[in-house]
Amino acid sequence: MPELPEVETVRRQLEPLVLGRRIVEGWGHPSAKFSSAPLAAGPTIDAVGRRGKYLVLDLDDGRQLIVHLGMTGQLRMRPSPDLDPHVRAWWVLDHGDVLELRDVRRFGRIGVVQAGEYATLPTLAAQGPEPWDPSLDHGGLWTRLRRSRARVKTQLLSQRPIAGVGNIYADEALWRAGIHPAHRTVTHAEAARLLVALRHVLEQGIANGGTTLRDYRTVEGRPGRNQLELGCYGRAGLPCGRCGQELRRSVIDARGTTHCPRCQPPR
DNA sequence: CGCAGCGCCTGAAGGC
DNA sequence: TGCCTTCAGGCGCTGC
Repeated sequence: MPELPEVETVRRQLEPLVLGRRIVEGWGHPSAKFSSAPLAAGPTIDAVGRRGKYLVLDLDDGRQLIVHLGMTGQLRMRPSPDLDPHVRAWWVLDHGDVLELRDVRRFGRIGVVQAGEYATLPTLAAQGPEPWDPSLDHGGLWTRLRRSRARVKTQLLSQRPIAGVGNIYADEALWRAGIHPAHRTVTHAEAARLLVALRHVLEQGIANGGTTLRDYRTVEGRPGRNQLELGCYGRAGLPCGRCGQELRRSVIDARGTTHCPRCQPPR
């Protein structure tokens, strides 16, 4: 499931392949999530950016091509279109290469919008700062978390306190910070530990080229390596690497969750 | 306005 | 072996 580190890995690999290239033609699956892909045809790609889990390609006509990878989305470059039935959109670039979005479960999404106008992508519009935003400190994270009484893990997954965190990195960060995922409030000290932990696990994820549990692939078609470094997510029944207690699986607001009962005690 | 609940999707895994 | 059921989950939408 592509979260910030996976999308950033894709962004870095995609940038040299598409920057300065003109989009000649496009096609999108008829579903509303992908059907706007052809609207991106015409302009040249000015910049390859990212906000949270959203890939943002600036076009030189003042618009942006937004790609969200959902659960199973993969971007790749091909010398020509292929017959893979799971390709949901493609764009022919001016040298003839094809940028393809493959997305088995169709949880991904494409938008072609005027730059910065994200009314059709409400989560993008409402999401919090990038994790490394220099104006974000632990007091700011504490304030943002205090705006809602939802469980801290659910808040992180909402993208509103901070952008780009999904199920894997939420479990990892809460584990490292020693915060029970079902808590509805955090102390200033906990917010400080959580911000450090979030930055750490996201940086580590990027350094390892993302986490591949099943579907995620880089633009080069390779899996990431961060799954080898996870300390908590997906490790229920195994001993906690910090205290030895058996990690426990539960369901929090319909999301599978792993935590350590000793390092992350309930209040 | 906040938020819980639901639907979207399909392959994998488990039960029988 | 094969059929059926269940599960996974980010996000948009609806309705309270």
